[in-house]
Amino acid sequence: MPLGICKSIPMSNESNVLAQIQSALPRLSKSDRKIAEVVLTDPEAATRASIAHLAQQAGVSEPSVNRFCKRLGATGYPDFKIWLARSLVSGLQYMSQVVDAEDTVDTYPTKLLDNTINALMLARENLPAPAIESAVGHLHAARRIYFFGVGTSAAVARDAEHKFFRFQTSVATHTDPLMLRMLSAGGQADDVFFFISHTGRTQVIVEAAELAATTGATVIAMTDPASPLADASHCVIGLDIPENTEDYLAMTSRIVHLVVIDMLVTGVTLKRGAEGIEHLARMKESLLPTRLPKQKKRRKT
Amino acid sequence: MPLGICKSIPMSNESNVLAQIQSALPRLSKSDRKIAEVVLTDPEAATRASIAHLAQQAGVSEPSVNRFCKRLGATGYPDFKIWLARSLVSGLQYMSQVVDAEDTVDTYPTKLLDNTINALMLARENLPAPAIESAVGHLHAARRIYFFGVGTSAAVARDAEHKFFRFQTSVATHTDPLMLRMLSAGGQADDVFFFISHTGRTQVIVEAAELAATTGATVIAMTDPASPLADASHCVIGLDIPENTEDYLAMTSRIVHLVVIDMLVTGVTLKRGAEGIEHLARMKESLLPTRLPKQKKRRKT
DNA sequence: AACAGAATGAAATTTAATTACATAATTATC
DNA sequence: GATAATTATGTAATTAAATTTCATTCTGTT
Repeated sequence: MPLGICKSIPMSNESNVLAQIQSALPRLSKSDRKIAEVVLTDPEAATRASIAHLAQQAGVSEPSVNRFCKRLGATGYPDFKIWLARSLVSGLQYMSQVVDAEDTVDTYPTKLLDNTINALMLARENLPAPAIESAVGHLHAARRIYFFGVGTSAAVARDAEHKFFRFQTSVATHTDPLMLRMLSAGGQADDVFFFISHTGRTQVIVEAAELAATTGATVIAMTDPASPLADASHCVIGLDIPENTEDYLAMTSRIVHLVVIDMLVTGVTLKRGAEGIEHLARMKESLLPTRLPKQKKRRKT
Repeated sequence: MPLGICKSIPMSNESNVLAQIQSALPRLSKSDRKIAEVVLTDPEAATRASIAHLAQQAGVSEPSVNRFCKRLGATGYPDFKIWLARSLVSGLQYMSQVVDAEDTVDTYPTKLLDNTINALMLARENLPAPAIESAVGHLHAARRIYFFGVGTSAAVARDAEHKFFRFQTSVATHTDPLMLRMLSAGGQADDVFFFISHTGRTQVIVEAAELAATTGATVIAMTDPASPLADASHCVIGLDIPENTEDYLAMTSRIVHLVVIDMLVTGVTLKRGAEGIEHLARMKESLLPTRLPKQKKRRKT
């Protein structure tokens, strides 16, 4: 058997070099293995080292390191370092992090931000584009829109109301259970009832949705797709939001919900075309007198 | 004032270079900005380019690129590329993207998400930890808390109210300008007035803050640090939020604000210690009867 | 033991990045 | 509004780094 097994290390030219090296390790030649071990032991350091330094660390010559890189599919040593760096993701923690009693002001803000960013990245991967499109269609055609959410979702509903209010459509939000029932029961064909609930199992909301669905109005829900609320709705914007610990009340789901609201507003605006955009510009202008003039001052923190 | 504003771009030697560049963008010199734009537009490509290529792309000289890298804290161009590679997360667009009439349901949702994620990453880099700590201290010690915000920020205030309501502290939100004035004028030593405004130039809010500040109550503001509202406040949570186009009403700032609210809630909870956590658990339990039981159903989208 | 075949390293070469210096642009001060 | 000081930028020279070439050593096979 010829020795030449090491001629090339198969390499999906995407991502994780470290995993590739790891799996190729047993098949490597003596000096290649020495290099691999140095890299695996401290990849972070390897990204900063020069080829000379790494060669010395591994006890091999510089060309060996170069060849090693090429066998992995890189064009050369600097390119290899980039690959390495990319599989070493900085800062951002991808695991959902739980805040605990040991956390300080230097740690928990970052944890919360990371969790939120992760939730958004997840949403980015699993965007329910068809549902959004359909919801946009309904909202655009609606004569009247109700945004219903209670608890944390009340703020989301309020935000949606504020955004959609700027269109000519009549729009309302309520949190009072009785109002919800009454309004839902009185739904008409041109009405859209938009329910917001992370769990989709809040009784008041589910009941209202079921009521509204019997009236001929359109029922949209932004919620867990596997929930009673989803079952009661005509159009479900289902979002995969990682179980949010809720231990300390932080709710990443409402953030994702708000961004979805932005999407819906944007969608409707685009559907309304030029005149819609003009109308928004007028709205925006009308707010100018409520603001004090801009003036540069020194920063105060 | 000497010109030397660009001498160095402050850089937490951790993580996200792209966010750093983004936040430094307005403060950069002409050629630095050209380089920054090329890098932000296609960071992926930048990691593969040679200094000569990047310089040509940006229409500047090679030493300019080198200096740019050093100002960011890297030891040179190759080192900068490593940093860049490390802050590259799958697919994300780092340039703030504007939604236009050509966008479809396949493009604008991602744009909005990317803008939001970027805003959060930026906030992550420039966290005003001291301000957060101080705000947490005040909120913890407060006998009564008012969250004031109008327009988009009303939803944020509402959310904050909902979160802080779960503590024993008395908490209220209002949007009525007259209520704002009256309550602000009646501030007492143990009261905290918490104002939320992206611009910090909304008249009603600024006036209320100025009123509140004369009463001996503590005035906290979450706003642009270079604004009248910031000037009127005792404690400013200043956030670097990229100019939000606002063309289509999407407001990334409110998302960042909400996450900061999460931080404050978390901070106060931690400060309250074991008994605080217990109290929250009881609160959470009290909500259980309002929910329908969990049951697995098939997804509906 | 001798001969392939590959693996490795030394030296030369090439390429890329950096420094030093000169010039242009900018802003503050008079 | 002009001028001096400071900073920003580009050209050319230099240095550092990575790569290629080629000779040598090792490994396994006949």
